[in-house]
Amino acid sequence: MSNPLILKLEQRDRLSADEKRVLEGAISRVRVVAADEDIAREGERPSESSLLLDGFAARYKIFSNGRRQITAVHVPGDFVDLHSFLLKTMDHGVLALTPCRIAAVPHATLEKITDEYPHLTRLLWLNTLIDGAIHREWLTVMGRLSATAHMAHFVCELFLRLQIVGRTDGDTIQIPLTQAELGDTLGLSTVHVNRVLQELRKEGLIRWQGDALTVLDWERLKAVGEFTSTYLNIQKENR
Amino acid sequence: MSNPLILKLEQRDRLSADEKRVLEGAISRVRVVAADEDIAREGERPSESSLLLDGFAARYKIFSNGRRQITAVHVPGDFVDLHSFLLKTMDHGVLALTPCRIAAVPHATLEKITDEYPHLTRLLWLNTLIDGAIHREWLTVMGRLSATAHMAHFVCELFLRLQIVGRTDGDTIQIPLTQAELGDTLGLSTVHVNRVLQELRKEGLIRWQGDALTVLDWERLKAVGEFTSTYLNIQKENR
DNA sequence: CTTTCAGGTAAACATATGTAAGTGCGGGAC
DNA sequence: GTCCCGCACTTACATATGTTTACCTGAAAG
Repeated sequence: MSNPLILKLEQRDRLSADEKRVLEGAISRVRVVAADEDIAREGERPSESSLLLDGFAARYKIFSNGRRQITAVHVPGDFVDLHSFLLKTMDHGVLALTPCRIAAVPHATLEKITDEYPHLTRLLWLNTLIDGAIHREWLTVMGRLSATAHMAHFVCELFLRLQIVGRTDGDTIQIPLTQAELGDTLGLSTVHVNRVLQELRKEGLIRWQGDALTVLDWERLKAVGEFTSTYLNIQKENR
Repeated sequence: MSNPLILKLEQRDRLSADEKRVLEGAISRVRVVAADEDIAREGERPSESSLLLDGFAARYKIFSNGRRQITAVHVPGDFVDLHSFLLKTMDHGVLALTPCRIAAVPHATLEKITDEYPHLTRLLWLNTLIDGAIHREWLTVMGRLSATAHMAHFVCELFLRLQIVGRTDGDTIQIPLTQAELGDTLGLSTVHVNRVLQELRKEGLIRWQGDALTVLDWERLKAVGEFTSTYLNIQKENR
């Protein structure tokens, strides 16, 4: 079974056999986290970073009044807290949305990689830069698009990101988010999430049954969400 | 005159004399960009990254309908497009909000640093990780706080970030943003920015005259904006 | 089987924020 | 000096989205 991180990186650059071996070897152990459990908690100082091998996870912050905002949704191949290697203290929590298989990569190993494998280091750095690019895109969409457009955009993005790591089934993907969690992701109320989904369905853009989301009209969905994929940096380059 | 990037990094870790020399030497040339000019444009593939030495800059994206969203406001010491070293193509523009002095750092030099100076590499990586942390914080604030709280939060953040690089004058900082630009930053209309500012002034939290913003009641401003500074990672650590 | 409960859906109503269209001031251009 | 013109500021009005409450369904639990 191929490592989804390697799959993800190979969309962006060439990896030498040696580098692949180092990546595979960086995994110290694999653990399973149940749905709705925390993978990491705000305030912690992890000594290893978590690579998501299977399942969905989300980064979130909770305000004093209990309101929650999800700042990232992660799919297999994503490092959910690679940044803790250098930021040291978690400034947000990470939650398993589904049961998750997680590989732990010790920070000591990452430090060794930065000492000895410059190109691989750049690719890990790249990984966090793509996270950042996604954050920026979310900011623009949240700030300037309607709720409906925002939802359409989110669906487009998740579809592409799952496609990269081979987790699509034709035009269908699994989105294991409740409407409440979707609200926390898009900054909307649950009720409004429901309204928006009805609208997208009525327009014949998507079908959503249980966890299974099917894109019925890709072109119009992209148009509604003003989606372009450049920010995902799905391009082979010498980095 | 001390380099604001070195000032910024030294709040987060120790820099050796050698590393400081490398950083100083990385600057190929300094240019001046007039206010309202682009420092970088969407779609470009820069061969060097821009370090802001003086002035204010903003990253922005423009939608087809002309609506603009600012995703980051940069102050001296910030690398406005360090990510272009690895992302290659700019997925957004960078705008000079005031006249800016900008140091160009060739990507070739950055590559050399990643090959030869692992610790310095980690600090540059850290720099982009802090950008990411700020993006996440903006996402939570934009998604879950009121416009007033959002504005208060923004003021708190900018104040601290300017303080780090020695650009505060007591309780006063320079914020060279028009209310329209503030709206583009916070995802609000110009009219509502005005309303919110009036409210913060009436509450005695801030004074804003021209470019000069004075924080009158730091504690209450932080409370209104639900601001805590952890995400800025202003802590010396071994990284 | 029944009970329970999470999650999707719905309607009625409340409100934060946006839109459109202006006024007025102050500083730069000439 | 006068004339612009960008920018802060206002008002009146429109609407997207939030809040509250409730109902319904299917699936898990007992």
